[in-house]
Amino acid sequence: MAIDTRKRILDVAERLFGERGFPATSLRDITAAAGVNVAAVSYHFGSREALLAEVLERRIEPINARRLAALDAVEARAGGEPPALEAVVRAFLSPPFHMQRVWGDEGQGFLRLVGRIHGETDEDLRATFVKRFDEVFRRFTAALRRALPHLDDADVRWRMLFLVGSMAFTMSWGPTLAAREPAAAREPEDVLESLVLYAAAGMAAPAGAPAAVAAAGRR
Amino acid sequence: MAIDTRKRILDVAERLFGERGFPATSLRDITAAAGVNVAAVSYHFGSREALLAEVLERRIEPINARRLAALDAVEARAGGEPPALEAVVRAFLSPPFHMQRVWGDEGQGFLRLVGRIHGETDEDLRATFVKRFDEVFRRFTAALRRALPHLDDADVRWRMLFLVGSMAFTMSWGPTLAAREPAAAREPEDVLESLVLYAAAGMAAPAGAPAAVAAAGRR
DNA sequence: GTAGGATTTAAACAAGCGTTTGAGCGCAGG
DNA sequence: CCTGCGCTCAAACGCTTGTTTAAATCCTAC
Repeated sequence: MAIDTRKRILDVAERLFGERGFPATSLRDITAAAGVNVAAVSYHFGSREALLAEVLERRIEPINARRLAALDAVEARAGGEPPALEAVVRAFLSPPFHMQRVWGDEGQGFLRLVGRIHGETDEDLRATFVKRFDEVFRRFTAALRRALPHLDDADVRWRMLFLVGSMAFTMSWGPTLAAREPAAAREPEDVLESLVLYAAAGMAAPAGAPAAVAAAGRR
Repeated sequence: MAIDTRKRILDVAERLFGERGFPATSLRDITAAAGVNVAAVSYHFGSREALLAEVLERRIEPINARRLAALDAVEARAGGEPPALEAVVRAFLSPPFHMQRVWGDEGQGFLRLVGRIHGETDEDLRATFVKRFDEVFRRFTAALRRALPHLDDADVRWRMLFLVGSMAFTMSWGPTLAAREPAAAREPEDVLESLVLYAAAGMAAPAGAPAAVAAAGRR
């Protein structure tokens, strides 16, 4: 048997890590579902952690490459001027949704996995993950600062946290929402549009002078 | 020794579950850190799952009660009219930040735990968790629908997903951001203000007629 | 058609898991 | 003083974990 053991393990691991989370998925879960021997993971990948790294690598690389290319295009189009906010937001959010469509059923579980990984706070695991986004974050933070001159650096960073949170949460819980409330189910493209509009509007919100806003807000 | 074993276990479990996640935190991690015997958990709580449930219960109940009270106030103030969007958003987001301040160092780890739990997709664990938010979600969804007459039901639900994602992610990663970039560190109240402004603006964004918006692309 | 490296296999490994056990502790009420 | 109860303890339970072993099998290249 075993047309391609390596690929089979990768596919199953991607799905199960996405469904149950990394810490809760054992090697035996994976190898049993893939119909291969437990030792095959050590043989082909070295360790369970290395398997996760390869699962992530395979999908994240194309996504981030697309993000950077899209941002390049946006900035080129803007000439020397600050880039359009919505275009920057779209350059960041669009690639994962686009790749999901490209990959079809195969990559279905992946976005859930990425969503879940964002929630992991194990330090080693996080380091493995965050490293792959360093350049992307730097480039997009800079672009957003130029597109949002009314915000200071701290504002932009916190709002990026908000944006990434929306995205990760949508990836992780979107399928659950769609399954539980079929009336609310949406095409990935429509979810993306919705998210882009939401995030761009949130990003563009006025900066809050803390004391003033607190006083005005709640009564 | 052991002034109050029960409370000691609860406090340590809250912190460790928040730092490492539930699946990755063993009973022996907890009891060792608390300086108590492993068997104490079975004795006082029955099981590891039951311990988690009690950790959550202790903090979530007051938060959700406060959310509902705040929403009551907002709706009362609005009379029969649709409530003000920002006020509804604030009624939802404010209580966790407020309780964090009230609890001081004690509840420090809790918001991180809640943030993490939002990311869990283990079905049993999720059921344990989601059940406590049923009423809160129903009430706030209804209020938001009235405050956002230009959106249909599916729109509101997806945007609530975005909002909760921002909140959960902020709770989970906020401390990390603050630690890694001290210049961006903020008081919890200021983070809340920032998040309220962001989320209210996002919620108020125009509904996107899918095709039209895609065509408009870069405005 | 056979030699030899690549791959798969069942079995075993030590370590860690959540939970249970039963003896022993300290301290109240009689 | 002693009984009884709430609590803690070290030890052991059976089970699962990630990884390693060494033999068996496959497949290519000669």
